[in-house]
Amino acid sequence: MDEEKRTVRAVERALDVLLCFTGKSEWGLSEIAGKVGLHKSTVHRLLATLENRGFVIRDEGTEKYRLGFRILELSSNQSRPDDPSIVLLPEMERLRNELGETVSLYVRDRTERVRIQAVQSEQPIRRVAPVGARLPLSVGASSKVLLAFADPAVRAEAMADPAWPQALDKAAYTRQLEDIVARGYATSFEEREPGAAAVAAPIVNRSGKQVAALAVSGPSNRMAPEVMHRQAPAIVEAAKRMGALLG
Amino acid sequence: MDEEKRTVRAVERALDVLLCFTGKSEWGLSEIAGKVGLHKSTVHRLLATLENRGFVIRDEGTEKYRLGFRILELSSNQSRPDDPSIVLLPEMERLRNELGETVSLYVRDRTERVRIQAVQSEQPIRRVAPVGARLPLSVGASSKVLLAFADPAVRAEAMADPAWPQALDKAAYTRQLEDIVARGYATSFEEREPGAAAVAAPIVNRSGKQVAALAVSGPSNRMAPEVMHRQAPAIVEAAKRMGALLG
DNA sequence: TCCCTCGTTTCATTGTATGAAACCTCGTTA
DNA sequence: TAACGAGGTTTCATACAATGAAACGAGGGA
Repeated sequence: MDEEKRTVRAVERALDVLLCFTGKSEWGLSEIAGKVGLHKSTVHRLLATLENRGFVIRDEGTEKYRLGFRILELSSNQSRPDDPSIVLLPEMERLRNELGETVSLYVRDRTERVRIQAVQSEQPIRRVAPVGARLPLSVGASSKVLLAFADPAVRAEAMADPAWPQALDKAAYTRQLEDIVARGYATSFEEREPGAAAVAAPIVNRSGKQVAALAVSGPSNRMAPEVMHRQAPAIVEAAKRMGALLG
Repeated sequence: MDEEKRTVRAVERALDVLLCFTGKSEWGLSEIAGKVGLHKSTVHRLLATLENRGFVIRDEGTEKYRLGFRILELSSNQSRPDDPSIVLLPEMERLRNELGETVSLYVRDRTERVRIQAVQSEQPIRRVAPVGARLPLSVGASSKVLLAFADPAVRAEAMADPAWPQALDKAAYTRQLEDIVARGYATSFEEREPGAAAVAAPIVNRSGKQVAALAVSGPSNRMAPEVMHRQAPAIVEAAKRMGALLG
């Protein structure tokens, strides 16, 4: 375990403090210290530094810490003209209108996946998909697509990750991925989320590299397996068109 | 100048590196080193740390650095149920529909202001207002509202800031702020942005504290001074209703 | 081929991040 | 009212972790 020594401890700790704010938006100092396992005084100094640069602010009133506007600033300037999450939006809306279900766009980030864009269904009962969500790369139709069409090295890295569910039979899983490559899309039925089902297809850019997964998801009672297979061609086609838009 | 010594240098530097990514999304290592004035090897270590935690990634192909998805994740989970930028959205849309111009929501962040929400006009010629933009707290209708209805201490801090434009006559500016308090709203005509004009009103929560500024802005040829004064009552009223929604 | 630029790695040195402890400042309880 | 406890803040000696000079490697123009 002589791993990466070329990293700055104080910065790592500060980023860990920042990461506390995913999921819970208001933290007290001692609370954070407990969570990240550091001394109060250390966390105090880190928070002062983060506050200094506008990455966190203190709620006047509760006196607790929350994220500052620097985060918003960074995330909004992140999008470039060729940002997939912008370029692909019209096609995603088209697909949502055609199928009436929520459409999501996922990219792989190391051994997880992140929903970088979503267009919500307008039905009264619908799948709600918040942008920015970080999900496991093992279960769910999108996960399987992201792995099936990835380099073998990526696949191996994901399956070797400590977060990989040991319960999954790797041989059977790999076979499933082969099927998905052959078929061109993946489905999942109450696999990650009870009551939800999804169909996903790969988005491959003009250079032939997979850059994202396109998923349509909804309540499982509207998306029985045969329904999903009927929807699949439209999704695969949409994904193809999207890929053609990307460098 | 014995200022704050209670902050962590390495973390400050890392955050400065992160802040490079506002405005320009792709950076090489040496480029960043030049910008922040640090040694290549130091920046290299900082970037490795940021990359480790997913705050930056390296574009495969260009090999340059850009923001990672952790930023998206943080910014999306930032919104709480009582987040003004969500709660006030319906009322902002109503106002946009009533006046047909772009509606923005600003909060003060130290000696600047940040656009935390916007609803775009649907006219062919329109003011485009990106969320997350950080603007000076001196010029523009929203700036004047944010200062006019703030504590005197806040006002003083902003005007003492090195970024404050020395060209502005402070006495005249202060008098203008008094007028704005008396009238209840502010206007600006090609003040910050050539060709743009705006009306802004304060959003004051139920405790009587100003929490944001509501602004309507558009091309200056559609928003002559007399037009703005005609629009003002609707904007002031909308801002009042919004304030009533906030703790 | 030779530069020149850019990124990576090493390493001695020092300065700086660290955490224990003491110190505040509230709000709560006896 | 006083005593308490649970936050948060500040101080300080010490060790060790961040630093930047320098050397190295890798492309890619010229």
